[in-house]
Amino acid sequence: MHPPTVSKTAYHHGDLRAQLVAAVRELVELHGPEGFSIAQASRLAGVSTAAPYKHFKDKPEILLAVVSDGMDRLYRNMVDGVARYPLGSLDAISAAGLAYVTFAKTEPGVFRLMFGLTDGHEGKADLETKGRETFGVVIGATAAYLNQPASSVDVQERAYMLWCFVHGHSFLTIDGKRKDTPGRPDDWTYVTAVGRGILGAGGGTGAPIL
Amino acid sequence: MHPPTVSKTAYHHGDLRAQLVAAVRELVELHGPEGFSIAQASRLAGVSTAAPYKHFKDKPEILLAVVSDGMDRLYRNMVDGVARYPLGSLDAISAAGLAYVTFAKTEPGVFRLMFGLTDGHEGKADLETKGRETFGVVIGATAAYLNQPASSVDVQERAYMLWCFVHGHSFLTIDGKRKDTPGRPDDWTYVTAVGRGILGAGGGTGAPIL
DNA sequence: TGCATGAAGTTAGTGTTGCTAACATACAGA
DNA sequence: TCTGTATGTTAGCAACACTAACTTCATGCA
Repeated sequence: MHPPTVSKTAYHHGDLRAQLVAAVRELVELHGPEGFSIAQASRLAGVSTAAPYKHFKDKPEILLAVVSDGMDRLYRNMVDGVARYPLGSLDAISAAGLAYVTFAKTEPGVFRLMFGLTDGHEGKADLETKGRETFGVVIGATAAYLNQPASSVDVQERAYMLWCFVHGHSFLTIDGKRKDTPGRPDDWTYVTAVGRGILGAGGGTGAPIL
Repeated sequence: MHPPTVSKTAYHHGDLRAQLVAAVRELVELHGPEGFSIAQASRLAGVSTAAPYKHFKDKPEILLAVVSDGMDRLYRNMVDGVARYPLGSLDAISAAGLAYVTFAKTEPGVFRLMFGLTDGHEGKADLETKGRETFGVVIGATAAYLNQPASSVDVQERAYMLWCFVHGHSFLTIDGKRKDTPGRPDDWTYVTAVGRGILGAGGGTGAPIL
C-alpha cells in the first residue's frame, strides 16, 4: 500500500488512515465513546467529511481500528509489567492487573470502547485473538504461581476471577463510582490483596477454589 | 400533575412520559445503548417526534429516567435476594451478587447505560444516592457476616472488592468475553467462591485483608 | 355557565450527521 | 508519455436532535 516512509506534500497527504485513528482517539478521550463524529475527526485531520470512507467502510470500522490499537497497547503493557518480576511470583500477577487498571485510567475512552461496544467486534476473529492473548498473560502468570499447567481448570477459573476483579475495579474507577479520597489504598495494594484472596498466600498448596 | 389514574381518550393520551421511558428501554435492549433515537421512541409511543420535549429537556434526560428506573429495580432485586437468607450468612452476600449479575444479564442495555454513561449523571445527586443505597446492601450483608460495624474500613474495602468482582463478571458476561459453555460453573458457584476468597470461610475471625 | 390559562400535543423548519455518487488529482508502472 | 488506480473532492439524501409557533383541551375561577 503506502511505502511506510511517508508524508508526501499535498492533495494526497501522507497517510490519512493513521491520522484519522489518532483523531478519533483524541475525540473519544475528550467526549467519551459515541461522543465523536466522523465529521469532527475529518476536520481535525484537515480533510473533507467524505475522505474517511476511502479508508474505512463504516463508522464502526474506524472504532474497530481504534480498539485494535488499544488492545495492542494493553497487551504490551501487561507483558512488560509481568516481565519486571520473577516468574511465578504473586507480584508478577499483580503487575499484570496493575497494567490493566492503569491502562483504563490512562485511556478511559478507548478502554470503554474496547468493551461495552455492543456492535462490531462480535465476529471479529482478529480482536478475539488479541483478547485471548491478553488473557493468556494472566493465565500464564497464574499457572506459574500455582505450579499447575495453564490448561488446568482451577487455573483458568482463578485467572478469570482475577480478571473480573480487575475489570470491575477499572470500570468503577473511571466511572467515578469509587472516590479516590486520599485515605484509600492504591491500586497495587488492592490488586495484591485480591490476588492473595483468590490464589491463596502460599502458592500451589491449596485445594481447588471451586 | 396527572391524576395517577389515567388514560384519557385522545389528543392528550394518558401519560406519555412513562410510555416513552418504556419505549426507550425496549429500544435500548434491542439495539444497545446509544443505538436508539428519540424519533424511534416517539413512533413507538405513537406521537410526533417533538412531543418528548414537553416531558424531557434532552436526550440525556430521557436516558437518565431510564437509568433511574433501572437502579430502583436493581436495588429491589438485591434487597429481595438478601432477604431470602439468614442475616450474616455468606449466602445472603452471594444472593446480593447473584441479583446483580442476573440484572445485568436480564437487561444488559439498561445495565450498560447505568454505568459507562460518561455524560449526564455525574452531578445527579438523585442517582448517587440510589447508588450508595444499593452498595449499602452489600456493605450491610458484609458487616453482618464479618461481625463488624458497617463503618469499618475493613468491611468497606472487602465489600468494594466483592462489588468489583461482580461488576466485572457482569460486564464480561454480557460482552460475551466469557463463553458460557456447558462445563462452566454457574454464577452462584462463582459468587460464593469469590465471597469465601475475599471474606474468609469462617466469618469474622481473620485479620484485615489490607 | 363561560372564559382565561396553561399543559400537552401538533407541524414546520434548522443545522449536523452518516453515507453515497460522481467527479478531480496525482503517483505508478507500462 | 500515457493510463489506471488510490485517494482526495463537492454535492446531495435521509435521519436525527432540537426549536418555534400554532392547536387542542382540561381545569380553576368569576
